[in-house]
Amino acid sequence: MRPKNLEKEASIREKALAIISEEGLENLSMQKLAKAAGVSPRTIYIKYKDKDDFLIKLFVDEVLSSYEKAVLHGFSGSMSLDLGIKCLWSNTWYYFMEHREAFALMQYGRSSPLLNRAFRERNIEEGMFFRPVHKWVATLGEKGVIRDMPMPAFRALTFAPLLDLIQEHFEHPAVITEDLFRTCCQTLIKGLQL
Amino acid sequence: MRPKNLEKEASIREKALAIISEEGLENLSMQKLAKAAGVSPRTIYIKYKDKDDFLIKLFVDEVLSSYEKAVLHGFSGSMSLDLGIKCLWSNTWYYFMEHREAFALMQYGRSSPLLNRAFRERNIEEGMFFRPVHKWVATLGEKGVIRDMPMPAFRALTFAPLLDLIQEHFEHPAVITEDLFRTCCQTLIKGLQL
DNA sequence: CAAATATAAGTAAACGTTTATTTACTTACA
DNA sequence: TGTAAGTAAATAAACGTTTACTTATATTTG
Repeated sequence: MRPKNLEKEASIREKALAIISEEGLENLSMQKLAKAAGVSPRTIYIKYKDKDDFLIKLFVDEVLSSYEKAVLHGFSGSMSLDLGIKCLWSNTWYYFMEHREAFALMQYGRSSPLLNRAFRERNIEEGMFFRPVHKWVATLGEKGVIRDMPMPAFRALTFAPLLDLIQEHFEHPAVITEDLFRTCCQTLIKGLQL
Repeated sequence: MRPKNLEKEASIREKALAIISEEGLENLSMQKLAKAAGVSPRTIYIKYKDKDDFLIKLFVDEVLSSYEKAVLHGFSGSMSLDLGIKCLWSNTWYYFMEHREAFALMQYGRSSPLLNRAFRERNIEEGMFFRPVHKWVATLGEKGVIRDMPMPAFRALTFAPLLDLIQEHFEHPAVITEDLFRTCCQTLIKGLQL
């Protein structure tokens, strides 16, 4: 039996992220992708049932999982508010500095119904990768360090500006410097603190 | 000369927003739109050069302009930080509560390269609709009420969590209540204040 | 230990469908 | 009656996916 060429599989994923990053998800076609990756269209269908299956797996396995793993690096539920937020923010920042191609697809996770559904289903089924953060937020609430609030609200306050800053940094690196990024992080922490 | 039927034009725009809201931008086709609006495909091309032209004008004229007008309702550059942020936040909240169909396309403005480009060009060409806010932020910075920061950073801190909360509200109205929304607004204000 | 074989990986070209857009024609009113 | 608004149907190109075939190698056989 002919063994599968892992380089080709990787090339398909990489080129897909590149096309989405440069031309947008709406301009990614299977034929264009196959050409860019240097494979026949059929090769993509060996591993993936159809285009939706491919996009969902690219989004979940390649972008979400990878990011979620990175964001919790060094994070502990016993951290102070200050340290915890700084940890989550800088992990996110450095992750996307090194995985810029993943960022565009990450952002489509908000708008595209296909990816948004995948994101929500995953959050339920996987028992939520962010559980450590969830517990941490609950503990900080009980201790009176921050206000008690549901996770979606915490996520909106904490991660929405973070992702926006990263997007702005990619478009105007001179405006959104790492220094400014840190200042914004301080601003957030100050607001959360009771 | 036969006069143009304004109801048809309105129907095209409304149905487009509805399809984008329910099925996503990637599932909006000109033929599907024409059918939904009860017109011939050709009718859309009377007013719009092509699909891109239609989407950009829908985004800019129907969603962005309309939102930008609403968000500044009652806003004044002489407001305190507290009053100003509350004004911007509640204007945004109520606008999207009454224009839910516009929200999905607004979010695509972040990810879709076509719309993102339109957004940025507009911000430059139109001399920025948000100029009052821009001036207000600068003044607050000079007065030492908030830290001096470039507009993109202020926008990320102020509007990104706001839009995220609204999206969450649409998906889980019981979790993100108007009350929680106000609490989050207070959190933001506290953070910004020096 | 090499040659033969089985089989999944992979390709080029094609499939039918859908796409954006246009053509050729009709309609309604200033 | 002139003219732009509007329609139904057609266009070519692009789409996702499949068909019919070839290739490479792990395993089996002589």
